[in-house]
Amino acid sequence: MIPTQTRYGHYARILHWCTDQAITSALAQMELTASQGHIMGYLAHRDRPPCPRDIEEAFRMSHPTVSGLLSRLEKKGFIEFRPDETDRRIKRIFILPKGRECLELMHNTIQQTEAQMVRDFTPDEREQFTNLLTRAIHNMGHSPCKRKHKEEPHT
Amino acid sequence: MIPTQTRYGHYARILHWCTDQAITSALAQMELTASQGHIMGYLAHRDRPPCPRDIEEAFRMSHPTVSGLLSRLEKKGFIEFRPDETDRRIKRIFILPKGRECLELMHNTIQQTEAQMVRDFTPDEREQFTNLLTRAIHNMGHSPCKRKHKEEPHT
DNA sequence: CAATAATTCGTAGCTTGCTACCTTTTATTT
DNA sequence: AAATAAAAGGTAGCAAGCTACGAATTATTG
Repeated sequence: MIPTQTRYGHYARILHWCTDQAITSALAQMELTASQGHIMGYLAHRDRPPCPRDIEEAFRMSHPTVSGLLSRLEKKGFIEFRPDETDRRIKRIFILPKGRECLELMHNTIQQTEAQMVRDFTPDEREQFTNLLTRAIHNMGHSPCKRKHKEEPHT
Repeated sequence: MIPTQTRYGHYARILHWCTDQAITSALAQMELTASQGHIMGYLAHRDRPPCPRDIEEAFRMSHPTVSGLLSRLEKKGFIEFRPDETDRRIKRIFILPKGRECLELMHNTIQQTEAQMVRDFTPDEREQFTNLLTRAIHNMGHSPCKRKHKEEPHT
């Protein structure tokens, strides 16, 4: 039998889809999509306001994708941009009050979704799951950071 | 520390992204995208020409998504549609000669990509990986088939 | 210091995914 | 048989991902 799809790749796709659906429906009340919610969460846990480039690396997304997400967040009043003091190429991203409101919901939603996904896993299995996933990603030669710049990796 | 992303969900996203990239670059010579390639593979291993609805279920995609993919494949001469003999709602999908040409490349690419992903896994680990992925998907309440129609599930 | 590199970000244009709403055809119910 | 429900598919319009190209700014190098 000729395989017509990837096996693990297909599972990964479905699993991400499930996660995305769960988060999407939970965040709908905030007028936020799952992708936008993840960005808000990322912004919240940074001590220094990040720039679009930081998000590209953290989420492994192209810069036009990030640009689109941020401009939609800006238009909806969740964030605003201010130019960097010393480097005029850089836009710093600041969370506005409306943006703060979604963070707790985001946190709870993520906790619930992740817990549901591995609800019948033993602690060993959870650890093994993380282990196998990260090794698989590593095997695909995924080296996210090409930047010489200073930037701690996103966990 | 407030989690700002899903853990497993994020890994699933990255892993799917890696797979997709690998297949995309391999199929570029055929003027095929990864999604289109998967559809061609699916079509090839069906004995009876399927209809768009079958693809929706096999890939868990909405019907407008499938419709767009198929119309692009048709426009490029990989497939053609013919109306079903007995049910005029249904369009049957037929592979054209140009479509046959991509199947071997598709097969090889999938084999290579999957092998690379788990290249340092022991047989036990590979089995465990599949086990954990499918259980996680099941835990998310993913029940693909809602149709009363006769249709064997896609593996 | 001047020329070149690299970095950051913008825009255009595409594919792929979705929801919502519509039409046509077939199946079911009354 | 007529009315209703269900199924298949179309289209519009959006979000989110990509590549390719360009502009402005900063860093590096000759």
